[in-house]
Amino acid sequence: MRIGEVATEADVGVQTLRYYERRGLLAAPERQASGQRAYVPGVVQRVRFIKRAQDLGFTLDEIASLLALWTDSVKSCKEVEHRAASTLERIQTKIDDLEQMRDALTQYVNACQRRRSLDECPILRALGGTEVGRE
Amino acid sequence: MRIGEVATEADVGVQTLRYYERRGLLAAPERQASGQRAYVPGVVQRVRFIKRAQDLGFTLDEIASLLALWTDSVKSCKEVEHRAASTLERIQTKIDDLEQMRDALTQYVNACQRRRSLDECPILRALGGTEVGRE
DNA sequence: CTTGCATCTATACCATGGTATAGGGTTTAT
DNA sequence: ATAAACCCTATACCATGGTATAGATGCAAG
Repeated sequence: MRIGEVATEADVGVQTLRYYERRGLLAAPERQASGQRAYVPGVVQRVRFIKRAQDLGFTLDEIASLLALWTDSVKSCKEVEHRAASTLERIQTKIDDLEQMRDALTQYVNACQRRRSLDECPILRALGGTEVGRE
Repeated sequence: MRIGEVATEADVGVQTLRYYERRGLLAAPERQASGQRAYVPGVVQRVRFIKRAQDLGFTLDEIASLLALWTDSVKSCKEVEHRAASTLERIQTKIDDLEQMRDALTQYVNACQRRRSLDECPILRALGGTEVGRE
């Protein structure tokens, strides 16, 4: 696949693909004799993953090291386990926060429909935290 | 509360608070005769919410309009419901994606522990998508 | 064989979300 | 009453994650 095709399939710009290559998120693909990049189709999936992970609040550096878990996966099992553990924790925290946010928002809409008091914001109550703990 | 106290409590810099005010995420607080900002304690909760929402991949603009749901909440109920609906959808998509990511990562660690083949990346399979659909 | 679109490198520019600095006034403990 | 620590505005700078441009080459259709 040529770069334009990959870009279309993954719904990003061609510049973005070259940028990801520079940043180490995508391996440098084979080149044709002319110098043009010749991608394997699997790269589309990888780029789509990167975009989704970004939308979930992960930085490109975090995504790079997450992908590196199996890209350079001749690591020891202990090492894999260790590096995955902290990511799993972050993921679970995000899920918990989003669920609280969802529930609070749902509750707010319901309260609105029942014409109840809307003085206090349920989302702030849910996610704003009150004390220092939890970090 | 003065700005430094709010900053400490909410774990951000004082510059950040003034920046949020300029961006419309925080209402301009009362001022003392000297011109110094005098915050009500509730602002700490609000700032903490902003930081969490950011970590979940929401931009400041998105967070501002989410908070505006009840800050300027003399809206009609239909309007609130409508504006909340698309956010709820986004939240649910994020939760689903994170759960897939978590499960894939867990599975990967397990496979590693059982010394099974690690050729294929379970996260890419889970979140990379395969066809164009879903957007 | 040439017209037009895609690709190449390199560099410049942009938006977002801050962070730092300059130059000044305020508050508080000693 | 004065130094340390805080606050003010305004402006400049920074990192991240791209996006655009210039100038040259490659490729496919008529």
